[in-house]
Amino acid sequence: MAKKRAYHHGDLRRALLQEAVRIIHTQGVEALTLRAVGEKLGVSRTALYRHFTGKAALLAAVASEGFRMLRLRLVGAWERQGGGRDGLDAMGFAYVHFAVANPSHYRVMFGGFVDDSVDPALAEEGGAAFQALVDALIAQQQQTIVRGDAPVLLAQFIWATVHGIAMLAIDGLLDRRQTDLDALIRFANERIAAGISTQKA
Amino acid sequence: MAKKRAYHHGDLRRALLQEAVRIIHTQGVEALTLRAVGEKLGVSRTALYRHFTGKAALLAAVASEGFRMLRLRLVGAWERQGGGRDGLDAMGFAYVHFAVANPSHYRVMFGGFVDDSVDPALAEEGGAAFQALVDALIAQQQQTIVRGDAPVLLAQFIWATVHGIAMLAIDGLLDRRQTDLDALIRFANERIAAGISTQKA
DNA sequence: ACCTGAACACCGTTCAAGT
DNA sequence: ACCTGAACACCGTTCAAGT
Repeated sequence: MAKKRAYHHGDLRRALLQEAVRIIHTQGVEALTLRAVGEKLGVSRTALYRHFTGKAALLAAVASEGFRMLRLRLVGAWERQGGGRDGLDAMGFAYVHFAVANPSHYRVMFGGFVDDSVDPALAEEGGAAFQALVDALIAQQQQTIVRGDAPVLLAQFIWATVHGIAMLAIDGLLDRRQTDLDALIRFANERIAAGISTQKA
Repeated sequence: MAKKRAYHHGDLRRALLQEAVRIIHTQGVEALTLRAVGEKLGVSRTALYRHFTGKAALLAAVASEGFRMLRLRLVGAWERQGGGRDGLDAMGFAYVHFAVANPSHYRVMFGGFVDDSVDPALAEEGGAAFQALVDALIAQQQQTIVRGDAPVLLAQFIWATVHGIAMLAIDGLLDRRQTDLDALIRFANERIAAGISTQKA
């Protein structure tokens, strides 16, 4: 014990980020104030400025962390199914389920809170998550299951669809009309597969 | 002249809403403060409380107005093409173009700013805009051009896709990767049509 | 009914000062 | 290097008061 610590934390930056994620998850973005974060960590509300340029940078770090988590879910879903058509379907479910399970966090990632320029890691993590989808589609094309369109174009089309479903679900614009969310995801998966397949089925 | 007016406006509510839309369009949501609106209209910053329950209600009215505008664009695009496959394609372009032309306004409509309960007109206008798409799809089904899936399910799938493209475009997550937005919309229109068509082409 | 002006409780950020 | 505490300029909202 009696650990020789500077003022309060060994890694205050990490603690600030974790606490921010926790507050956003449990109480939403509007509850995230520098005062609340500082108080919870037993630290001055201005201590954050030693590790982030401001609140915007903290939010960017939260978003970046979100893209990292999302990518892990996507890759995990793809590999668990051993790729293929089932792998793509699983990625669709994993994507929307992540968003619905972490609505406030997801909104920070896409809600216009963040400025791309404020954190270089953000663009990198976002790009890596997108790349997971591109890679999956390229693998499908090599097996001649999917049409030979530009992989990025294919990926953007699919990304937009799952992103749209996720956003509408979070905003509560689907439940209102007797919708089973999983049924919608399943339908979207089927119709997308039919639309980008090489088969004429 | 010498119009006998109460204090300042004949229709302050309408003026407040218009000014709010204007500020959001030109400077973004974060620039919308009750002080700014009041000052611009030559009215106290608390005058608004006579016509709205608070800032949230003002934003809900802005969102509601946005859905009304969007619906008019969608219906206009559909009718200008005389319906059919071209009509659906035109609706897709009209949808995304509206969002990209009014990014801040669009974000108010979908960014989680509004509480459905705060304004009954909001749910109504949002539902009406969605219904325009449902109606178009039903018309297509009657011509046996589109599969006989549940119209609402079909509409949610398509809505999610254009909504996703719109959001990603607004967030600047597409331009980054050498994308022509219209090319993406065109591609999405084609692949969706292929996915929901009765033809086996 | 409609609007004002002062007051209240918040917020992010700056900055001189402490260790 | 890291953190504090007071101060600053903002914000939405409340409320007694005016017409």
